[in-house]
Amino acid sequence: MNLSFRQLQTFVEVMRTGSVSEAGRSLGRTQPAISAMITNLENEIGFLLFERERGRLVAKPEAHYFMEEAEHVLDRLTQSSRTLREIGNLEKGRLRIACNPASSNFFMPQLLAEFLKGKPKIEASLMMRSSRIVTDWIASQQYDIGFAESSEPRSTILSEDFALPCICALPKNDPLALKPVITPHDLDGRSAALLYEEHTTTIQTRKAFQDSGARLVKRFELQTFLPSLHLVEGGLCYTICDGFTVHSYEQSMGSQSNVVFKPFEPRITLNMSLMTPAHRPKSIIAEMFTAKLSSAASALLKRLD
Amino acid sequence: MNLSFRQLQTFVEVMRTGSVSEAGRSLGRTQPAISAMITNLENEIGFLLFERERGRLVAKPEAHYFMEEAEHVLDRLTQSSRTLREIGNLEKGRLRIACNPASSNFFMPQLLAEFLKGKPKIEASLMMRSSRIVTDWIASQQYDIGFAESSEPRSTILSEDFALPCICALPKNDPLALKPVITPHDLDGRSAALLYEEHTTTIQTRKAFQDSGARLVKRFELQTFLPSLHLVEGGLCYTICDGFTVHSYEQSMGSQSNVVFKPFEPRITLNMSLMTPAHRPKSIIAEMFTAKLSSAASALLKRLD
DNA sequence: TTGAACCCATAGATTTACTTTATAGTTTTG
DNA sequence: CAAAACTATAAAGTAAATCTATGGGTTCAA
Repeated sequence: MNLSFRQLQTFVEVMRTGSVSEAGRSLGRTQPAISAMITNLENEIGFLLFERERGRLVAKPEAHYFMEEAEHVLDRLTQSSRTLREIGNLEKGRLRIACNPASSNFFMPQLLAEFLKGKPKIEASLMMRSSRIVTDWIASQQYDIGFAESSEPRSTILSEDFALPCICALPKNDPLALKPVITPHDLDGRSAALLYEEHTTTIQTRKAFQDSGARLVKRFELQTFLPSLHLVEGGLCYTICDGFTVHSYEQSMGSQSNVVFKPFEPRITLNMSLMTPAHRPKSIIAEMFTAKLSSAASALLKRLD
Repeated sequence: MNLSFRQLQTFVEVMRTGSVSEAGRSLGRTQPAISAMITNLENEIGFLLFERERGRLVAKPEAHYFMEEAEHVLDRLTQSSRTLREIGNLEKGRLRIACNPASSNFFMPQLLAEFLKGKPKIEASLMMRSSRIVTDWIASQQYDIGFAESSEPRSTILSEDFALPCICALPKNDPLALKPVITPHDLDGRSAALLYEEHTTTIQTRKAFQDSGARLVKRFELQTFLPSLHLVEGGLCYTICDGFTVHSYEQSMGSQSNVVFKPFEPRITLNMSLMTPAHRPKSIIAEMFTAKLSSAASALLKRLD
């Protein structure tokens, strides 16, 4: 016995309408088509579902019994159809994103919020972790999308890289704020806020000062750049921070900020990677978000230049 | 979007086996057939379920999601198929039977037990009620099969009638037990056990005695004949009882009974009807049991003659 | 009671969906 | 590097479902 969707649908409609002709009209098929299909169904299952009384069909008790089951099956099927349609329309899905602290303040949540607007059925998670952990999570396929500082390339990770220039933050009333570009020489001997020594920005900054023979004075050491900007606000130091932190600060302070951002030469770059698991297909929703993230990162890159 | 079971089945098999070729082998179809059907499915739902990587199919996350749903649908469908097969094999169904007291002692329950042997999934109910109530229950379609004393024909009831002769029960050591046939004259003036006055057997018995000028002495009045046989056993009376009671008594006592049964002339008949609702199709199982009941009643009729 | 308007079933032609065979391009494997 | 996997596509064939046409039965109302 090999029931088909068509058979069930036809049977259910005949039961509902109570007649072959009416079912045909309702299903947009002709009466003989329905008649033949019911006859066929009966032959297949081996017993009659209807009695033919005075030219009409009368459902036997077995038909009522079968009706319940058929409706269940069809209900599940239409539900599946709807689910598929929702997936196709990007209305449904799951998105697991991990990002580093710098991008987690404003950049990623804003992007995600915008992406999820009008998609209430999408189940999204956004986790903030150190770049190393984010990278591990992508390699182990625990997350769909990772955005963090670049590390050594791995075969288990597909990544798109962005070299974001770091920007010098100064108090608004600082004389240097009038210069179009800041150099180590300009900052010679002034108090700086830096990240921990192992961080790429710290290493690059030290090298830049060393190369130009300027003195780097570390007055503050922090985990992330964002708090340092409040120190800059207070005129306590300058800092050379990443573009995400600039973005976050501008977003949170609006225009009444007491900090100005200036390009720094030589260039100190923060290499960010947009990572996805290499050996697993991406979901459609993940592909869409990856594209959006990629273009947002490019836009930020352009703006920082 | 119009999903078919074929598509679901094919998809599920591809997911399970992980390859188009293997799915084809497992389903007894060729590889191109599977390939085409998957492609078709993808076109229909509007997005890719698999990525084609290095000539292989790799399921996308959406495919895993869809897989669960598809399996659910298919499970329900196979369950429906099994249910239908069980119904067809008379292994499953519902049977609501109502019968009168006389047939409810042994006749009907034995018949039903025999019928249900090896059919554990059939849900059967057997109710004993007065013949009038049994008849009403059939007319109102509350029961599938009724077996009771005949009443006026009704358009709402289909019935098959059986005219069962009543049999005279006498103590084994009674001199009359040697006669092949008992008549009212034989029983003139002896103590009898009868049912209530309105019962057809009482009316017919009275008439028979009156017509032959014999005296009918009612010593016991009962609701049913079965207890009267114990009175006969004790030599307290005779009775002229229906065939079901004879059947019940013989079944319960075996051969060591102290009662003998003899034909009675003129014939006193109990009209029994096998009834089914007229305006509702019968279930297959009900049809089968009706047939069995009919032949059992005929057999009893033959045996009583 | 007769005709119109329903109903359902069947037959033959046609269309559609699916399958197979045949073939070619890849990738993996020994 | 050849053999043996794999998948995709095209063309041809097949099976299933459909339509049109038709006929027989029932119901209802004139």
